[in-house]
Amino acid sequence: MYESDPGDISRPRRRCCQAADGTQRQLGRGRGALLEPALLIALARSEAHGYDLVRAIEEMTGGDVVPDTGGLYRLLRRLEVEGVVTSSWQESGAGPQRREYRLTDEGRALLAHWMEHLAVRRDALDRLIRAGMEQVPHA
Amino acid sequence: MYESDPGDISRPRRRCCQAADGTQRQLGRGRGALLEPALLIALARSEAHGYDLVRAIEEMTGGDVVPDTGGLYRLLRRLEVEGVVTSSWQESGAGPQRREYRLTDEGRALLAHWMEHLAVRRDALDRLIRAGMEQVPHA
DNA sequence: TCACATATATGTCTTATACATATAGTGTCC
DNA sequence: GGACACTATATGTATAAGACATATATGTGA
Repeated sequence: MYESDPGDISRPRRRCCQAADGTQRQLGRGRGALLEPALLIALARSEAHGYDLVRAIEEMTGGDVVPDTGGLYRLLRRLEVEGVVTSSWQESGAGPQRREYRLTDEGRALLAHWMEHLAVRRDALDRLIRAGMEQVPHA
Repeated sequence: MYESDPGDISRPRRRCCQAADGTQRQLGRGRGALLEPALLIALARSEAHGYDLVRAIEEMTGGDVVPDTGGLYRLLRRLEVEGVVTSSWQESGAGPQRREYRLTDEGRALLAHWMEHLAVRRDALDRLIRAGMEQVPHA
């Protein structure tokens, strides 16, 4: 499947525009595809646990992206398997246990790649909106 | 499922933010979700057949959205079932048969609704990009 | 004790998308 | 005339991202 460099034992570095099997994704991966980059940006600011990330992402997007908690935790597990984040249980006494996530170097590289894609997507979206405005009686 | 107005015999008007069964969609429906609005915008300009739409959408988005032809034709059929577009075979002699699509009034209303959502999505995307730029060493 | 917030997690269904493939007509180049 | 490319529409199928429901446990305040 992968024509990996023989000197490179590690998995090929995943890109946001391709799935695990190497298949291409159009404008970044998946649907609105704002959840993964939003999560990476939030984690780049500071390590956090899942429940915090939900609110950080809401705040960052002006309330427009409200992550499904189930999906968020699943995403975090997947990102950990992929080496994008690491996690550890916090020892702190009070309240339910928390798993704290940290971005790895690979995670930062993935975020940088995401940013390029988000810029492309914004350009496409801008062009589309401009084209649409010509057709719709302006509100 | 639907608490439809007894005086309203027609299907409830579909919105881009909800699926056929009324379940909500986050930022417009489905994934990058640029295909449906791009298609509606292209059809608002002028009636067209599917193959033309592929290129119109590519051109409109600066080449960033390259529709899958299979998906495009399926989308057109679905939109026709929903009353968003109508179609008719063209009688013209030369070449393979073409099915020409036209936007209905309901289609124009759907497009107007889409435009609001695209604006919201652009705002969310802008906020996200700004937040991300603070974390990523600018290229 | 009951409700509520915090915190993590699984189950499951739907559906857009990505890719492959099938079909048929038309033109052209050798 | 056969190979090939382009136009044009369409189906088959696998994947993975949501969207929603639900389960669990801990702590707090009424």
